[in-house]
Amino acid sequence: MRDHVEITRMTRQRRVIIEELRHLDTHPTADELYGLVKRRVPHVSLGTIYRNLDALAEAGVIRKLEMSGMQKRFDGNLEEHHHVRCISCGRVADVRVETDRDMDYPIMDASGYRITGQTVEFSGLCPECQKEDRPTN
Amino acid sequence: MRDHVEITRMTRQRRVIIEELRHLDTHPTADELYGLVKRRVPHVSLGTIYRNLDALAEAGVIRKLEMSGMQKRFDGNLEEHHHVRCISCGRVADVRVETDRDMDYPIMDASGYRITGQTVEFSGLCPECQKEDRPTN
DNA sequence: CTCAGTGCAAACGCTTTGCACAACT
DNA sequence: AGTTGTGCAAAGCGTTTGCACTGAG
Repeated sequence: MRDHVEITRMTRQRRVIIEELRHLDTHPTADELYGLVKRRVPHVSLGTIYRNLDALAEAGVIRKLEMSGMQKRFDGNLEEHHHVRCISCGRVADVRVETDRDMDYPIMDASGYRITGQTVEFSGLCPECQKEDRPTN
Repeated sequence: MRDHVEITRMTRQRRVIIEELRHLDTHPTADELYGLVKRRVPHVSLGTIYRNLDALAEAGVIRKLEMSGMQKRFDGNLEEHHHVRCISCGRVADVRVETDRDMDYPIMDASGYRITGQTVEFSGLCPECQKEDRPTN
């Protein structure tokens, strides 16, 4: 589970992508990141963003968040943590839960699956959307 | 949170979709269901499948599973339960966990989100893929 | 010098939608 | 009869990919 692929060359594009991601806690989507990287490397292409995000995620340098039924988001923070998604605007934030309790899920379920991992995804209303106080939308 | 939209007309397509879904525990994707429904309603279209699945999910008759980075799957079982996804073949099964513990997550997180829900998604190897014993794939 | 990485644009896979017609109620 | 639902095909959207070129090592 820790058999990461190596990153061989460090291109300008790649470095900038990593830097932008490290300086953000907003879990940007590929195209949001594209916008940011483009400011510093104007000729960059969206394909390059995607290719690098995949490579970096496989190398374990960043994390790919594949959340329910949404565009993928990327996280420069490698520490173990969960996420909340705003049900109104889609924004994603980190959740720090005191979770030793996360480990006491069954290793083998009745269904015969050998369970190897679990993700907890919270949903709720972000501070901004609470203000606008549209009850659910 | 229980403000379901009403289903007004019961067409043949709609009835067959519900029936197929109720008789399955395999959480089919829209196109798998399309294949099944087509056997009984040969002229059905994929667009109709999608439109009905959305309508039925909104009406609370079925559940839409929006799992991490995959095609959506649909579940005729409305009881509260979690799912395991096979990391090898993508198959999805139900998990019954004794979860009163699910409720004791924080209502309000430090990030300022008002947390209203949570989903736990397990990953693992299904029985079939354990046999083929490709360690991860 | 070499080959991994890039830009560009086209293709892809899943899902949604516009339109004219069909069929529940 | 009236209007919701349908089939079909086209469009949409995020993501991936083929190709010739570029640049890191």
